[in-house]
Amino acid sequence: MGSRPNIPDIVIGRLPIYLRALYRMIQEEKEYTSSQELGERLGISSAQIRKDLSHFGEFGKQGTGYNIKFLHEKIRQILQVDREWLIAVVGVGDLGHAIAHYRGFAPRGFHVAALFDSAPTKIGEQIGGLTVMPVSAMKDEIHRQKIQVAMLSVPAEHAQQVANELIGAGIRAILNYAPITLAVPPDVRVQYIDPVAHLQHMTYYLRS
Amino acid sequence: MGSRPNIPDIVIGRLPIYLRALYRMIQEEKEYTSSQELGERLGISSAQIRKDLSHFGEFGKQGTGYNIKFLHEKIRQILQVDREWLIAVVGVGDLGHAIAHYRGFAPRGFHVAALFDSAPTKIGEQIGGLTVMPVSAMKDEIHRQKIQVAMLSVPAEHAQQVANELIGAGIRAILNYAPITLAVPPDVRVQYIDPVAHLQHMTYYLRS
DNA sequence: TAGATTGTTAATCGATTAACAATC
DNA sequence: TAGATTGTTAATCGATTAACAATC
Repeated sequence: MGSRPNIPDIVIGRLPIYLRALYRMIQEEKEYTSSQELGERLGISSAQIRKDLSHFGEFGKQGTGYNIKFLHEKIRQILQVDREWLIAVVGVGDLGHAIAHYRGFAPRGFHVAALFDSAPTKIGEQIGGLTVMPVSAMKDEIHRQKIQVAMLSVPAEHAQQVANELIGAGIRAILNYAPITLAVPPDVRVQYIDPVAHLQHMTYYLRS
Repeated sequence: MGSRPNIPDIVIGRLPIYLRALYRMIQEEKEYTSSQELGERLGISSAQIRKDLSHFGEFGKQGTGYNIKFLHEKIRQILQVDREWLIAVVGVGDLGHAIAHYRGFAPRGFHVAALFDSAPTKIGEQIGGLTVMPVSAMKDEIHRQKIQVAMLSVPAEHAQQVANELIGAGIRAILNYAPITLAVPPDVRVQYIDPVAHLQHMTYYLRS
């Protein structure tokens, strides 16, 4: 694949936001939009949107703006979400159950393909059409299915250990739900989901 | 309350990360840490940690660093999470169920105090000790319990509408799980949780 | 054509980092 | 005391924005 050097990570992080808004516009059956309109919806300046997109090519037309479906497809290609990714979920407690049942992944190109847990009571359980497998089978199963992405929903105490095993199994992208920062090699991407951190961020401002 | 002018939002956003790491250190029964050690754990420079903290006061000692419990407590105070916040959850589909059942909120100071949905089949349902109430009762209940924070887990199509009602009921902090950017007045804080956006951010880098 | 909006350059703004005196 | 580490200043780096020629 042609490498794309040098594009700031913060720009990459905004592309999914653009994608989300464009998807909404498709649902609204709009055909064209402008950097200004998109910016207003997202609370982002129009200049920033144009600058961000300019890293990847020229997708608009002076005077008329952007064809929504076209731009949507282009951003999908850039992010590589114009195809399906297989996902392993490790840890099927409350949270893992919810992830396994969540219907929002599939329509956006992510397919939960395997569930793992270490507790003997959980192994063999059927969740959303999948059978929970032991963590000891993780490496083989990840290779067998060619799974490339993992979601980590084990308790914080075990997260680093499990992350190490995932990385050993070839995983290079981890969505971590455990409230702990993971130490990983530089070629492994980690994103964090910690609702409590977001809540704490907001309570700071709740002063009268 | 004394207003704290001028502190960059990006700094506020890092405080929960520091809190998380300090909490882990408390569990590990460490007593002191340094900006360097903390930075190494978090992948952040020591200078940034010291700079961030310096916005709020002087919490360390030259030569010895920071008393972990003390700094933890100070950051809790700054973020106002040294007390309990009541939370309303709107939308009890898959996701709302998971939120209502999730045990990770309470130990970190957030208490799910009310559940709302608009579907007649859901109203009256018992989830995690709470009874699902109709959205029409939202305003009264939020006032009655003095709830200040809401989590939004309704479908994207309804999210803006429900957000408007929450704001009308006096809510000024919304954790939005719907994959849509909300339009809100400037005195209302919104944070977003969109796992798919995080996944899409990572797949960009999965090129060989 | 006139109006609108792009892509891009240069200026501005703000965040991060390096360095160090102060001091535990 | 010697060594370590803070809090802070100034320098650097990078991201955002304003402005505009190009052009649909």
